[in-house]
Amino acid sequence: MKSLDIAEVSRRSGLKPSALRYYESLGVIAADSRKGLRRQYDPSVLDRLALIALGQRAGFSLQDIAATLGAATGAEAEFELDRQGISDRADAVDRRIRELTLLSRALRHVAQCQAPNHAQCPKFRQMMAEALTWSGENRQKL
Amino acid sequence: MKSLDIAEVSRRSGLKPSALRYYESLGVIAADSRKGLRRQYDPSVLDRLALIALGQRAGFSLQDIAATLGAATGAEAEFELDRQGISDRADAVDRRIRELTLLSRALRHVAQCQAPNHAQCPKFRQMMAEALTWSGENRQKL
DNA sequence: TCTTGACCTCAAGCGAGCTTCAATTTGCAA
DNA sequence: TTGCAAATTGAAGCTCGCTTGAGGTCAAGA
Repeated sequence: MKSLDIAEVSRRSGLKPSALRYYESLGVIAADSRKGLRRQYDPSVLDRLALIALGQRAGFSLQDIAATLGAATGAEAEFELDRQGISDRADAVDRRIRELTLLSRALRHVAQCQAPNHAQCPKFRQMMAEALTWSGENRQKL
Repeated sequence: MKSLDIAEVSRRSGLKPSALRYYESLGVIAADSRKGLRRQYDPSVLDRLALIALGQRAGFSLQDIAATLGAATGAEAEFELDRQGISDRADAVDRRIRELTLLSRALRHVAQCQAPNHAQCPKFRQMMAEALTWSGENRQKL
């Protein structure tokens, strides 16, 4: 089982070494061991990083991710993940999708509507109301 | 034409006065006039603020918004908006929606898959690849 | 007229997610 | 064994979107 040095992990993940160290400081990843001072990573860290990127793109903070991904043991890739938490997150993503769908329609309308003043266009007003009500109600997460 | 003071705009928009002043410093809104030192707003600023909130929820920065919404004149609500820009934004939102859709599916899979190690699950690997390729290609905006 | 409280400005601070810098240590090739 | 490229640490800096605080001004009601 070859371990990877930080440069290799950086190269393969596309993250700068500084970011990897930052992640470690937050407990979202961990080095397997050290060779002298230098971090040695288990290859599984790459999967974990992919999962982290996934979470970030989904709009979750590194703190959130650390929590739902479980402690960074650095050990043999045994993610003990919080399934309930993750599916709650998926629900949040779905809500976000619905919101963005409304927003997209509103934007397209604004781009195309010829009303001299948008504020007056009833169609726009209604979409706006929907979209904003929405984000008001779902201010909690995402 | 009654003009509104900052407290009124704050009350009606839900934004703190400090936020309104901050917006003004970025040129995203403008006060109509001053009564002494105090800002007086045309009621149309509320529509503009709603539009701004819309843009923010869609994921655009205040800079972006200032640009596509046009200069804040403070005048009689004649938004001169960049229609092409806005429809580009809508495209970006749509791409984001497609990405989030993949992410949601990936998250739900992770939450439910019983493979001892996610990294090994082929279904997951594939979704991951899709999702990440995606965000890689669309790193530009949103 | 005086008082008061809302408003003003400018500067600094905050949290997230990193990067950069400076000073130091060290693994590895020659 | 030497020497250097690359790693380490800790602190500070940066962008975004605001908030907070200090110190000052002023419109309006008693």
